[in-house]
Amino acid sequence: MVKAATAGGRSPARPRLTRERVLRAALDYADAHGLPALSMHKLGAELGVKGMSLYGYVASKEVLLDGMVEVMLAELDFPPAGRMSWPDALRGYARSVRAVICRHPAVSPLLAGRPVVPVRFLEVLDAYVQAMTADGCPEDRAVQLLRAVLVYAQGYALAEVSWAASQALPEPDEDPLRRFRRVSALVPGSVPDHLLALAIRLCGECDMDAEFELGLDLMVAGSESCSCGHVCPHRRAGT
Amino acid sequence: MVKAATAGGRSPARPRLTRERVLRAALDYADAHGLPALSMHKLGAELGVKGMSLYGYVASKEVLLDGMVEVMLAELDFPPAGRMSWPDALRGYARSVRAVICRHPAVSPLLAGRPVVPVRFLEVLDAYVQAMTADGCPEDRAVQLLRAVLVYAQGYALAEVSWAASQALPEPDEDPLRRFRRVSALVPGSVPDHLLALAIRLCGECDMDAEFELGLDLMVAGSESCSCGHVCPHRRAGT
DNA sequence: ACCTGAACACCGTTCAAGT
DNA sequence: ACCTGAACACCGTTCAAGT
Repeated sequence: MVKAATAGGRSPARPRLTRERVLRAALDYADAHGLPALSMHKLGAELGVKGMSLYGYVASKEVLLDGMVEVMLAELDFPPAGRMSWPDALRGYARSVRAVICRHPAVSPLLAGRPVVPVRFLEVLDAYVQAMTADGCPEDRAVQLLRAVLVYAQGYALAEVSWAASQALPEPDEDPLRRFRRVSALVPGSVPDHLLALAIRLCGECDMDAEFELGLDLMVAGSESCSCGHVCPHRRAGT
Repeated sequence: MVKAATAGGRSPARPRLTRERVLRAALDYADAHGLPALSMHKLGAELGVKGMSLYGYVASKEVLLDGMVEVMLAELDFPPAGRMSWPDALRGYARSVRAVICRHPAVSPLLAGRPVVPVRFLEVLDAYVQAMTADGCPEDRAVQLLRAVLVYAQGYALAEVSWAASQALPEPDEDPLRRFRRVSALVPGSVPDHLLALAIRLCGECDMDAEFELGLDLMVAGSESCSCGHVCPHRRAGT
């Protein structure tokens, strides 16, 4: 609603239009109003411009959407400085992938079917590969494990975001009846009792943080024990 | 192009319009022409009808898209009859989730951000829960593991499909130079050599079948060893 | 150099009217 | 009961024209 902070004047110190600013604005707009609400016309208006002007910065809406994914993925954090065990590196990478996606729930569905690989993404991945090899993990193995964990974290975050959007996920202090009603709104009314109960157990009463860590623990434990099966997965601390 | 098998006559035995037929046609159309090409007008034409007629069967395009996901997920296979070990059940479930998604590459991106839970989906999940408990796995643990594996398989298939669409994945017999050119088309030209090499290792020379099984093996090995860490993950056969 | 008006084809959707 | 013509608001995109 509020268009300009300064009243009455001309352009309120509009900070110059650039490709980066257009992409940022698109990301913010989609996060705020939902992806379907994003149109070139409205994004133009948001930037104080007429909509077709945007074609000076992005070749098409398709390219705009790619750029939004690019900006989102470029928010990936580098691993913390200092040495870390390779299982901790795996965990750190997975957590930071999940965090970035969950920060942009409305935009995250674009990740599927839009294979954008920003430089920053590769830089971060490379830093994790190095962290793992520095701890003695062979490089090929590191890439393999990071790929598996990336895919898991991305899949998990996408499911999580879409469950959250449909209010499938539990709220802090919620009685069972309310939980029941939430989840039964998601499945057809004709569903038998035991399947409704299963749906509730699948997502209706699931602690997403804990279950994310559980799946991650499985993969880490599997990769610690797997090359020959002799290492107890609880050897290392985790978290 | 070909509209009617019978030439000249009136409506060529059009088999009655129903919600199911509309959804099927939408799925087929999107798989054939891509999701962006799907419009109510064109889908109507495909069905020998005028486009707005579809609103008698689906309330809106949004509902149509939900229905397409529903139809896709309803293709999930039940586990084979007979007993199986619970690790094999986990593997079977993951593989069949991946298979369904890979069968509909153009439609699969809809899975993200569209939390549809068809009855059939719950029935299949329930069947796997039962297969696992029949092999001695506690029921809560079964749900937990199946959820982790579901999310992994879905995330993997979505990544796979989008990499395939952008021709990031390797072809059968391909010389390294060609692989190099394929992948470098995906990343900005400014990317340094070692990051391009990393991108190639990430998806450009990755055997998706093998890497899927690898991630799955990690989770299975982790879940076999994890409750107390004493079981060798190679105790069971796999495949 | 950057923005806009006018215009285009196409889209989702409604509704009164046809058969 | 099922389909359609006509119409609407909105969308992506182009391009010649403005400043």
